[in-house]
This record gives sequence, C-alpha cells and structure tokens, in this order.
Amino acid sequence: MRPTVHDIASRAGVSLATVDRVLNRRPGVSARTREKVDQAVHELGFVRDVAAANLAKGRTYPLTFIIPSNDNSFMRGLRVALDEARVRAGVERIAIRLVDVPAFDAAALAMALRAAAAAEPAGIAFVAVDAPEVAAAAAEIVAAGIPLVTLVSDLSGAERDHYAGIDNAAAGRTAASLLGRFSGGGKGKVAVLAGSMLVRDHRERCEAFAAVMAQDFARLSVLPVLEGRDDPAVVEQMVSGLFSGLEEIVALYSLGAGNRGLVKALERVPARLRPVVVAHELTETTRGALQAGLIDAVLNQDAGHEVRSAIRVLKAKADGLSVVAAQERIRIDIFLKDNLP
Amino acid sequence: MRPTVHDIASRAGVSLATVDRVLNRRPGVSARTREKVDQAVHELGFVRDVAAANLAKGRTYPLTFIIPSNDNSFMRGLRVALDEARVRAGVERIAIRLVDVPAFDAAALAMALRAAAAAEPAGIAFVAVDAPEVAAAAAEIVAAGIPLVTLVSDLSGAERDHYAGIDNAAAGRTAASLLGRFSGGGKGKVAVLAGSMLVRDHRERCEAFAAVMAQDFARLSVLPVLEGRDDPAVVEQMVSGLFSGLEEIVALYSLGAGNRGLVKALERVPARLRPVVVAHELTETTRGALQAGLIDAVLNQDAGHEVRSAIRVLKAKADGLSVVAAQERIRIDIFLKDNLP
DNA sequence: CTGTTAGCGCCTTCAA
DNA sequence: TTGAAGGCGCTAACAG
Repeated sequence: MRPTVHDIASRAGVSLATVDRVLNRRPGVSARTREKVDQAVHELGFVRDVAAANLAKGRTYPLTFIIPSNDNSFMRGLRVALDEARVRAGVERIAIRLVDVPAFDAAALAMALRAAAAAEPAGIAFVAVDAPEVAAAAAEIVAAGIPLVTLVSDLSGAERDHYAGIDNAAAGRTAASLLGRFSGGGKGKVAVLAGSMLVRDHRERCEAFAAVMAQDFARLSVLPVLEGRDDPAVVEQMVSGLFSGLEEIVALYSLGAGNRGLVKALERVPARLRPVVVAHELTETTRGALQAGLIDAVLNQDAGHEVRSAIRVLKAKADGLSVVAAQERIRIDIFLKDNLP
Repeated sequence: MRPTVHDIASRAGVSLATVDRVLNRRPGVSARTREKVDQAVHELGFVRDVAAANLAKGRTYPLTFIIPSNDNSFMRGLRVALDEARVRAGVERIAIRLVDVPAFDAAALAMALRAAAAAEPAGIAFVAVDAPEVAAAAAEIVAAGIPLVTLVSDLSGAERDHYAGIDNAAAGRTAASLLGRFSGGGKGKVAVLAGSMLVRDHRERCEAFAAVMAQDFARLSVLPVLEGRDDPAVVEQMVSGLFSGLEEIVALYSLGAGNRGLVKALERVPARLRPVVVAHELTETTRGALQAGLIDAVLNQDAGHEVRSAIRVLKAKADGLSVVAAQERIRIDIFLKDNLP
C-alpha cells in the first residue's frame, strides 16, 4: 500500500494539517518541523495522490488557448481538437478558454498573452509568433509562475515551459529527401511556398529544406521562397504564375497552409508537366490531392495530439509533476496515398 | 457544477446508498425505484466521477500482459515499455502482471489466456497468434466480461475489444511505394524478407506489398519471399546469397525482425550494387544503417504508445467508459535519416 | 506555529 | 428493499 498523509504525520510526529502545509509549501511551519516532515516523506517514498487532492480542493484547471484567427484547415482542425477536449473537460477537471488573435501579429499576441495571464489561469498555451515583444510577454508569464506552452510554432529562447509541436527542421529535411528521391535523377527547379517567414516553424522548415537540397540534391536548384500568407487565393495565383513561366519546375514544397489554392492550380497544370509535390497538413484538400496523385506526400502534425499533449503538460506543470517525455513528443506523420488513416 | 450523487438522491427522493446500488447495477432495488433513479441520472446528465469512485473503492486495476518470449529488439522494447508503465503504476492505480509464452505457439497462448483470466484481472492484453484455439480462448474471456486487447498482432474475427497495433496492410503498401519511387525508373528484381508467413502481421504486410508492386511498379519484379525466422544469422546468410547471385536486385523489403543480419550482409555489398532498402522497427541497428545509408527508410511502431494505449483502453473498458478513438490509433512512423528522433 | 474537524464525491458495511 | 453512517487521501477553515 502506498503511504498516505497519515503515515507521514505519525512518522513525523505532527498533525495532518502540518503535513499538508509542508507538502503544499504553505507558510507557517518552523524550519525544524518542515525538516521532520520532509524526512518522513523521503523515507516513506510518499507521493501525493493527485486525484484525491483535486477532489478535496474541488479543483478545476482553467486553461487558456490563444489561437490565430486564421481561416485555414489546419487552424480549424486545431479548434475542432479544442472542442473535443472541451467535451471531456468535466472528467478531466479542466475549463478551456479560447482566445483569438490576428494571425502573424506579434503586438496583438503579446497583448493577448498579458490579458490571459491577468486572469490567472492554471496554464496558457499559444501559437507563437517569434518576435521580441512576444518573448517579453512570455517571460513575464513564466516569471509569474504560470505554466506556459507553445503550440505548433515555437518561440526562440527559453521563455516557455514546453513546446507542443513537431521538429520543423526535421520536417523540412524530410520533405527535401522525399522530393529529391521522388523526382528521379534529372535536373530542374524546385519551388518553395511558405506562409510567412515571420513564424518560426515556416522559417525552420524552409532553411532545413534548402540545406538538404543543397547538400544531397545539387542537381535541383531551389527557387526563391514565395510567401502566400497561408491564403488559398494568394497561393493559387502564385502557383499558377510558376507554371505559366518558362522555367521547368520539377518539384514543389508547400510548407505552409492554403493548400486549397495550391491544388486548384495544380489541377490546371498539364499532366506531363506536373511536379513532384510535398505539402504539409492532412486536410480534406490534401487527402484528395494525395489520392488523385496531385500531391505525392503530406507531412502532418496531429492537432488532436498537440492539444491533448499541451493539456497534459499544463496540468502536470500546474501540479509540479513531471511528464512522460516520449509521450509528449509530437511526431511528424508522413502520409502517402497508401497509408491514409 | 457537475451533478453529484447527492443531487440524484434528492431528485429521485431516495438515499445515497440506493443511488449507488442503481449506478453500479447491484441487486436489491425495486424496479420502480431503479427507474426513478435512472430518470434523475438522465435528466441531470449525471456522470460519475471515476477518480472519486476509485478513491472510495481503493481500487487498483490488475492488468495482465501476455508477451512472447522472443528475443528480438522489438519484443525487448515492448518489455521496456511495460517496465516504464510499471513505474507509473502507483499513480495510475494499475498493477501490471507480465506473462511469458513461447513464441508462435497457439496452444500455449490459449492456455496462458485461460490461466490469466482465472485470476480475474481488470483486463488482459496479449500479442495474438492467429489461430482457432486462441480465438476460442479469447471468446471465452470476452464472454466472461473481462476487457481484452490484442497487442501488435491481431486476431481474426471480433473476439476482442480492441487492437493496439498498426495497420499492417497499410505498412506493406507504404513500403512498396517508397521502394518503388526511391529506386528510380529502371527495371530489376525486388527481394522480400519475412520472419514467418505463419504470423498474421507479416502475411498482411507481404500481401499488401506485393499488390502495390504489381499495380504501380510493374517494371520491378518481386522475388519469392524469403523466411528468415527473425533470426539474424539466418537472415545474414540469405541476404548474402541474394547478392552473390547473378540477378540484379535493386530493392529489398525486410518486413520482419533480425535486421542485424541484414545490415551485416548489406555492409559487404559493393556500394554500386546496393539496393534500396526498407525495413521495419527502429532499433539501434536500423538507426545506424539509416544514418550510414544502408537502409533508406524504416517503418516503425512505437511500443511505448502501444502499451500506453492498451492500458488506457483496458481501464476505460473496465469502467465502461468510451475511449478517444483518434488517440488510440497506433501510427506507422516512417523514418528517413532526416527525421530520426 | 500547530492541531482539530469537517468535508470533496463516491462506496460499503451494518441496521432497519 | 431501503437508509444512515463512516471512510478513501487530501485540503481548508477555524481554533488554540
């Protein structure tokens, strides 16, 4: 049987209340008493029963998620995942508050972060824009002792407790290898399509992609990055432009969102000119394109996993507990037409 | 605030004990009373607090895992994952019992299943051998109301509550696509290396692989399957044999274990003759070979995820709760040298 | 600074 | 067939 507070109390020769005060680092205990209790905890290998504690406290964890009000499939998927988490909110003793911010707007995000922190939630998760003012706000929050997790896109520096998202450099490298090996042995141009170089995940994917292309596939030359702001209409125009030009584009890496526009444009490219395409995020659009042979591989991050992971981590941090690291690593799913779920 | 048993009791005009009896389907309640309580539960949308219930019951979930005593890296990894789960056993209120059975032995497995069930655990997870006597034992267990989950390899028919493992047909198809596309446009032979065609997961991978090769890559011809019994020494000899012959082998799919032998043999193949290789399971061996360029892609199933998933599902079933389906889907990880964790 | 006591939501004797 | 009372492990008033 696991030891309980009673065991600690009698072992240390104090009352339950005192044990509780020590366990929860509340003031009003003499150094000597504190020591006795700590000793007993240590000797007995006591681990407090979080479920019982929560029951006694009637505790719920108010969590705030700050998400860009970007209308693309991935962000919508993220919202769906949050809604699903809300369904289980009662059982998991969490209460999720969703805050929208304009996309790619560092100032707005910093403000939203401060506003969220003012409500003193048990934890905050946010999609980072990698800018100094955001980092400053994040640092304040961490300093205030509120658990803070970046979601999908990370923040440079260490001003957060955890990052719930994929390794974007690995994603970029993987995209490069797949594109390079899928595109046969010939020469040609490779187009790269991003949302915005202001977000760290896009920048990291892009840089890693370019590095591997240069190193392993020198026969392919990478064209300057196009920024489509994750907007389908913009993306469509850009891609159409690419294929009406004279350059021979043999491959295309779409590392951002807005793939609806990409697919529309690809559909109009004559079959014999169609490039090898790797895109990000499995949505209705990319799934269809994969099956139709317009896209060759999709790299995906599972928004549901990211949300659940962020929640687990925030709760654990709030309780001062450690997490199962392997469980919280967000994997890069690689989908071909053959392994669609 | 969520409704509690008190709310139900007063709403139904009965005592707490009666509510409890109804909630837990214990006898000794008149039909009319039962109905009143059910009604109140329904009207108030009552969901019982499992944590509080477990606290009151002092409940732990005794879970039995039946694992083949097969000495390959993957099974060792499975054991490690179980040990890690044991570390958190206290917090999660589980007690894991590990039972070994001879590998590929249906009779022994069926016996082990019955023995495990006799101890009346809260749930059983096992690596299935796909045979009628196993299915019979499984059916008995399910009929006895003990939650039952297959792990890694599934059982034909529906005699289990859940399968915690990957879609092996999808894995085979994916391997085929990767091999086909990585191997350029030329003709040639493709070797397939399995452990044993008697195991369902190997059979499924193999058949799906062959189907896609025939359909999408007719220029490549698949050689008869070699069965290496997951034994490194046997595998090494077979692969060496392959490459000392006159046939031009451009690709190789290793869908079983024993990759230590495969890699050893590959190291001796002259660089210009090296085939495109796809293997299963990320181990020290395959990781090294991936980095060295001897293996081009590794398909992996995460033993840790499988174990954690099996535990979550068994607990949920034991409590009569539903699971988050998407969370319990075991993914096929695809690793290139670029996205190694 | 420390201890007593009464719960949190649920389950389980023991009586009626 | 029903109910009252006590307790699971922990926390939080409220007294000393």
